[in-house]
Amino acid sequence: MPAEKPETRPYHHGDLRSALLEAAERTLRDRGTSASLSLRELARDLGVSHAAPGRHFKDKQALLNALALVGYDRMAEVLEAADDPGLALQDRLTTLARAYLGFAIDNAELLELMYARKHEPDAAEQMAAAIDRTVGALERAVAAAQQRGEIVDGDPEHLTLVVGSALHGLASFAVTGKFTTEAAMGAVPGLVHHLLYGLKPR
Amino acid sequence: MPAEKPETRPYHHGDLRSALLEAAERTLRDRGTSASLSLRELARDLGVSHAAPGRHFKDKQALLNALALVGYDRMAEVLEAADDPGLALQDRLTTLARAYLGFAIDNAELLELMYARKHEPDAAEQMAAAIDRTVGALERAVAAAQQRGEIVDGDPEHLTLVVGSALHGLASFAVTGKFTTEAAMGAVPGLVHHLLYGLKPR
DNA sequence: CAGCATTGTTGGCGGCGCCTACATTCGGCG
DNA sequence: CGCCGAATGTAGGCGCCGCCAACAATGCTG
Repeated sequence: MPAEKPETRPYHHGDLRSALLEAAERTLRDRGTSASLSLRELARDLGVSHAAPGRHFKDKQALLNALALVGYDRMAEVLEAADDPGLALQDRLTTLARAYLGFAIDNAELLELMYARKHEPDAAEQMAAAIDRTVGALERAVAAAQQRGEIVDGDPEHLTLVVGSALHGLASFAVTGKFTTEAAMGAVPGLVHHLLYGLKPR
Repeated sequence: MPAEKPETRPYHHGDLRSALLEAAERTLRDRGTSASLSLRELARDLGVSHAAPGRHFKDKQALLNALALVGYDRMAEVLEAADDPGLALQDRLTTLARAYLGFAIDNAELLELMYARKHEPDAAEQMAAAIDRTVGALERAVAAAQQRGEIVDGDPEHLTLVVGSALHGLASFAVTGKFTTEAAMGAVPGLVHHLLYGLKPR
């Protein structure tokens, strides 16, 4: 709980930018869609004037972009924390997949923002860098496996793409409500297995 | 079909509903985002009053839902037209994947609407049915391959999920601009190959 | 402590979604 | 054939929004 200022709220908020991002994320989670997110409402909630947010984000899209970057940061943290280089490939991938899927389900609205196809050229750079960081965990797992001979030869980037696509696709299905959380999570081990061993009979 | 009135526009438009959907799709394609789509502007473009669209779609979301259904219809057509049951599994999947990817790239904005996670319970039913139809092509290919022994045993639905996830994930990456169209298309054969033969060395 | 950049406020403009009341047209039924 | 209700379109308005400009309070630095 925030210790409430008893008397007069100070003219300057202190950290309005962070407060806006935080409130925006909360609202996004509740409402479910970024369209129904209003700068004026955020300002009202935080007790500042309706134009104050404009000092920190040049327009609404700028706030959404910043929010997406926050999402990428958090996702990278989750993946890096979950990754265990000591595990054998199958277990390592399963763990990573579970972590990604979990994050996707818990942050569906944020994810939609992160993958939104509408960032301006400047923001796009930051996004690309952020994406690379999140894909990094997967790439490392694939590269390590390749060195150990656990995995077929070939461009590691392409192999990562295969795994990444499958994961992202599953997460996308889960998030759009085609599955329950449990069903999606339950599908992970089988998915990883089929990725490793293929669909053709051996 | 409406023979165009040359002179005075008739009080009734004739087929405003279709005209709205068509104009909305065009605008969506140009603007790239459904947020910047305005019922009033559509009405203006079509030369009707700002409240006329309300007679055909109870609110903006209803129009977007209808647009998504149009998208599913068209996607199912594309997939069904592309599918060739005579092909061997690998070629058949590659063909289907190319068709899906092509549709996704050419209709990125529409796809975003189709997979949007915000349809009301009633619309959700129609969506689910539409999705089943589009996944149908994939399911048939997998089932046929299983009967011919070209594919490993197991729940065919789960196998379809593996292929579908990978495809959808790739399309998602392509659409969000992580690849050029050519790069994405070029990745398809390799993706299908890895799906069939797995990442573990044989 | 003076001056300037930063951050917040007030007010306003045009546009939007949605609602209601009213007008015109269409189509089915006596 | 003519009438009347249903369907469709119009006019106006309310409250919200994003964004902008002008002004006020504060913080920071020389």
